[in-house]
Amino acid sequence: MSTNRHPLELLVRNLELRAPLPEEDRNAVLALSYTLRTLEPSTYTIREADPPKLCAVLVSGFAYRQKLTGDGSRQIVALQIPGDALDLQHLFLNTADHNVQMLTRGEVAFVPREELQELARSRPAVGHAILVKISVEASIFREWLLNVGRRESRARLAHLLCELAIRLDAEGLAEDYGYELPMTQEQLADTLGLTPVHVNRTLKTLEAEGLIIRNKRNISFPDWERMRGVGDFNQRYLHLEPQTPEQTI
Amino acid sequence: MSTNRHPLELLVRNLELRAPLPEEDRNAVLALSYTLRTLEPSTYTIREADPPKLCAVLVSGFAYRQKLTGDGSRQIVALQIPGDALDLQHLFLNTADHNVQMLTRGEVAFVPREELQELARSRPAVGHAILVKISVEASIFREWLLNVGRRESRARLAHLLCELAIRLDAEGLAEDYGYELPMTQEQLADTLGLTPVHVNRTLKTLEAEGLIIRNKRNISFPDWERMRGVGDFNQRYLHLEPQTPEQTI
DNA sequence: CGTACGTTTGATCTTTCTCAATAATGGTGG
DNA sequence: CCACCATTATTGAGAAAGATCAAACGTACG
Repeated sequence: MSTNRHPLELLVRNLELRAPLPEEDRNAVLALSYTLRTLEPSTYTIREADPPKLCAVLVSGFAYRQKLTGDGSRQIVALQIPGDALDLQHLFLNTADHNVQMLTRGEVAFVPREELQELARSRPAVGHAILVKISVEASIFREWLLNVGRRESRARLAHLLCELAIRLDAEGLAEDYGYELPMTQEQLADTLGLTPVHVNRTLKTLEAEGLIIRNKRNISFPDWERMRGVGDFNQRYLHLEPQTPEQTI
Repeated sequence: MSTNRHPLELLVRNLELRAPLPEEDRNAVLALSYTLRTLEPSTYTIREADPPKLCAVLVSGFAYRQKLTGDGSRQIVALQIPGDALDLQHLFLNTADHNVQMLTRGEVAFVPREELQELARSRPAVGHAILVKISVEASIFREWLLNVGRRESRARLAHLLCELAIRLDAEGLAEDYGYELPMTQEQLADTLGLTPVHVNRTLKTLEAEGLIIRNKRNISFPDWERMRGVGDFNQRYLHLEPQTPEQTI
C-alpha cells in the first residue's frame, strides 16, 4: 500500500494533470511539511460543522464525501482517489458542510492549512492549480446531479463506473480501464441514490449484457465503447486537459 | 425591473454577504468596465463546450445552470438570483461544462473576464471573496445531490422552497420569507429530478397541509418552522456568515 | 469453524412516471 | 375590450421503476 516515493509527489502529479507546474513550484509543493498517517476504513478526516484545520492529501486508498438527511439516510457526494486533496472544498470556508471518511484503509498526508494557503498566495501557478482542482470537483458535482436526477439506474451506474475508470486511468491506477472497485454495494447505492438491492440487480444486468465483468470487486469492460454509450458518458466535465491560466499582457 | 443604482453594486453586496470588502476593494469592483444588456427568458449566457470569454453578472431577474443527458432530459443544477456572478464556476476552466440560461427576463452586466481575473489577482480581498463564492456554490451542489438522491418528493420540494426563501431573504428580495417563484412546474421538475405532474401534486400536498400558500407564482410560508422541518432544511451549507480569510502572521 | 459482513434472490408494495385529457392563464392582434 | 392561441396547471387512470421486507447464501477473518 505504501510507496517509497515522496508522498506529496502524488499530489503534484494530480495537480499537474490539469495545470502543469514549473520546476520551482513543483519543488515548493514537495517542500510542504506533512504528517503521514495510515487510517482505517470509515475514519473521518473532516466532520460537518467543524472548522477545517488541516489539509489532508490522500496518498493511498480511497475516501468519500458524505452528507446525511435528518432521518439518517446517507448520500455520498464525491469519491476521492489517491493524489486528491481532501480539504480544498473547505479551503476558503470557516465551517465544514459535509463529512469526509476513508473508504478503504489508506495513507493520508496532513499538511498545515496555513502553509498550503501561503503557498497558493506566494506561487500563482500553485494557486491556479488549486483553483482548477476546486472547479473541476464542482463540475463533477454538477454531472452527478444530472446523473442522479435524470438517468435511470442502469445508465446511472454505468456512468459512475465509467467515471471511475477514466479518473483512475488518468492517475495511472487502472489497466485498460479495469480496476478494483473498493466499494460495497451499499456504498454504491448511497452514491447513486438507489438501494443496495437495486444496485445488486443493476450490476447483474450490466454483467448479463456483457458490459462489465466482475471478479470479486474487480471491474473490467469488455466493450468500452458500448459501456460509454450505455452510461451516456462524455468526459468533458472532467476537464482532463491542461487548463492554462489567462495571461495578463 | 432596472435600478438606477450602479449595476455592480449588487455584485458587491452579494460578495460582501460572506466576505466583507475594504472600501478600496469595493470601489475597485465598481470600477470594472461592463456592458449592460437586457436578456429574454431562456437566452443563453454560457453554452457547454464553449470557451468562457466574458463574465456575466446577474443584475435583475433569474437564471439557471443546466445540463442535458444524451436522450435530451434536462437537469437544472443551480438557480441564480440577482447579484450572482454567472461565470465564476468557469473562471479557471477553458471549457464550459454546462449551460447557463435566463429563467426570466433580466439585466446582465458583462464584465471582461481578464479584468475580473486581474482584479482578483491584484486585490486579495476581492480574490478571496470570489473564492468563497465559488466554494459556497459547490456546497450548494452537494446539498442538492443529497436532496435529489435521498429525499422523497415532498421533502425535496420543501427543501428547495426553503433554500430559495433564505437566499432571496439574504439579498433582501423576500418579504417574511415569501417570494415570487419565477419558475414553471416543469422547470421545478427539472430542478428536482421529478416530473411536472408529480411536482404539481406535491405542491398541492404542501398546500393542503398548510405548509405553503400559493397565489399565482407567489409562495409564502404560514408556518416557517414546520416547513423547515418538512424540508429537513438546515442552512449551514449556505455559509451565510462572513468567511474570514486565514491570516498570515 | 463460527460470526459478521456483504451479496444475491424472491415476493410484494409504493412512489413516481406516463399517457391523456381538461382547465386556467397570459399575451396578442383586431 | 374581446376572441384566439400558446403555454402552463390540474386531474385521472394505469404502468413501471425502484423500494421494502425477508431470507438464504458466500466469504473473510479471528
